[in-house]
Amino acid sequence: MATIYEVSALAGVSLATVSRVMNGGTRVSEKTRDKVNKAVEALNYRPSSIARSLASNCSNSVGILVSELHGPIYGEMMSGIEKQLRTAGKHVIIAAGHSDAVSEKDGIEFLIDRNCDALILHVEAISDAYLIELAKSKHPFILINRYIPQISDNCISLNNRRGGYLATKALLEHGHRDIAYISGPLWKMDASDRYLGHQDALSEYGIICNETLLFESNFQEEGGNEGILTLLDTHIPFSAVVCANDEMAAGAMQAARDKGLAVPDDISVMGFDNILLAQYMYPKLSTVNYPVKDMGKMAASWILKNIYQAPQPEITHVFEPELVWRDSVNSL
Amino acid sequence: MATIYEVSALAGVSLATVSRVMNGGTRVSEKTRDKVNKAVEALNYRPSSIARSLASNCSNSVGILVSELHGPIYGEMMSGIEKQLRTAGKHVIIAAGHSDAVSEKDGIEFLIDRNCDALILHVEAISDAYLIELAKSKHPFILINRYIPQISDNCISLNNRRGGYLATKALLEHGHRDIAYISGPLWKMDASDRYLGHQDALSEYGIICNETLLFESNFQEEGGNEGILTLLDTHIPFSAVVCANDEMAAGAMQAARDKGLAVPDDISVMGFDNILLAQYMYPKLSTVNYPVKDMGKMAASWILKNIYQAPQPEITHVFEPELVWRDSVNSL
DNA sequence: AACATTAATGTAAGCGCTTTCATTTGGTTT
DNA sequence: AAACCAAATGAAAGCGCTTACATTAATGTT
Repeated sequence: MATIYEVSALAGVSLATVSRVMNGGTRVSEKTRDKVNKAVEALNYRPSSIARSLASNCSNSVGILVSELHGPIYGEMMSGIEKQLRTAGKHVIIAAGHSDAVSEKDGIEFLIDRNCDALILHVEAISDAYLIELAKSKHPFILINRYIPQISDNCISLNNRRGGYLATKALLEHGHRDIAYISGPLWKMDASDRYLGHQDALSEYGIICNETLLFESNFQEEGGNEGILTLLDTHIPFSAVVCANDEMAAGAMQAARDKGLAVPDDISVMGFDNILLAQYMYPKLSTVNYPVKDMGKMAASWILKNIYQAPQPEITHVFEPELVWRDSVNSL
Repeated sequence: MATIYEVSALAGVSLATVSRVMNGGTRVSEKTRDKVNKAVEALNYRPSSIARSLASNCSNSVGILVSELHGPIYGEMMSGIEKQLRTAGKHVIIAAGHSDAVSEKDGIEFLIDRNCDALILHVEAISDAYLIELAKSKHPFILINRYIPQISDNCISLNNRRGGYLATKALLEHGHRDIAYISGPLWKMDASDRYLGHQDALSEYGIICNETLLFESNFQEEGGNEGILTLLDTHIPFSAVVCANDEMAAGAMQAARDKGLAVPDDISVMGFDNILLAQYMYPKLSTVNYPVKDMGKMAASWILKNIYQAPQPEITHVFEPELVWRDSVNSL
């Protein structure tokens, strides 16, 4: 691999000049620029990003920490981020935090040690306090899908509460009154916010939220499965169930059917997230849209703007969910 | 951030000694090791991975190029890779290739420019020739889900042909004789291999493969949708359809139902990949298991073994698919 | 033509480590 | 106590760039 020395020698200019033309910026005469470019071409020279980082103290890399690398939501999110960042010539280092505090801290340290210029964090288990503290350090980061008032500028989040509200309200508008709820782990912000929204809608209709119709689950298909079974076992009647994400909704529908219940005739199901497969479930799932890809892009924009001083359009910090009406809910 | 100088000063030893204790390896007396560790502790020193990389010419990073960051398959794959690599202290830089030759080459160059020690490539559009050439360069890589005889040692692949065979054979064994096929883009190796397997099974049963019952699609739900519609329009009777992946199977089931056809009573559907959601479709999808996570792990192992000289268990280069029998196929 | 400005280029000092080779230390041997 | 040797440590030269500062060339002014 050719180095900048060889280029400078071949072009008959100094190191500094080569560096200048490689980095665009500063003034270099047309003539020398050409000479350098020819030499670069001839030697097939590619600057070493490592050496560049060391000298400039900027690694051009941003670290992403998500709970899992698989799963429809994280995939979309990373997809949005990577696209945005790569066109800007930045690269993306990823790590998984597995929704576990220790593992998440590990991941953050790992990424920081890797000299990331900034981090995009999707963390669930780590405390607000830790994050607030981190914000004081000189390691910039943006939080995705989480809102912490003290550092609101570092947050890009979905209005989950409103999403929960929308989901349940749609059910109520269609005549449902006995509505069960399969939640994600309630210690997770998004899960509890969504549930809060559910309660908002209920109380708007003067309905007292029945805690026994709540099943706290794990955001996974199998959890939806288990949820519906448990709920059914209580023998408390309900005509609809809202699931805090689409995967649990899939599990719930499956389990309901296994029990001989038809969806939506015997029981209506509402999801949340609007993952791609929601429209291919049977029946097609009514759900709440979570524009996660856009949020990923926005997080990337924030970094481009705040860390790399690239001009960017206005940053949106909180995104609004929207109801997506399909076939899994019927009218009473 | 403290540097190695400060540590060396505080501990009263030379740079080299600090470096030695940081890197474990070489002999340092207990006493000095302690002194150094104390200083490290006191200063909260973390070595700069950048400087380390520059000096040692090893970046401890491996680049991953997948077609898309979203999608159930890639997610599982990356998940397997990241887990394996991170426990070894390596980090993972990702890029997307979008199944497009130009974009894939871009991605490879991008990762190489980032000084990755090795690459894990899931590329579809790039030619064999290019990769064979690349193998001659000093940039090590492992190909995942692709087999090129000339560089077989760099390949970790699924026996797709056998998978296609298994899928269709299962249908044949259950009495189906008129079997439609919704394929992925046939220029993609995996798609054409799976189709070949389908033909293998057919000819084993003495059935002439009817080209009009083949629909070449895009591996996406919507493509399965379109596929079944087109196939139905031909008015050539068929009792079952095998889809070259589960997502298309979801689309196909959906579309069949929209046309008033019951699955599996009027039409049986077989998928491929065994994505997580396959078991939550309705009816539960019969499919062929693609152990993609294990393959990701294996790719990581290969790198750990071949690039970082870490001891690893035996490397498996070709993985075998397995039939997963569920409810979307009936017996004739 | 002499001088002041500004643009273009060069010099050299780092960036924070690793690593080779030389030197010192301390324990053994005779 | 002298001589020897292996183990421990240190000195210093890079790794391939960027960048502040110095120098030179080009242009404009009067």
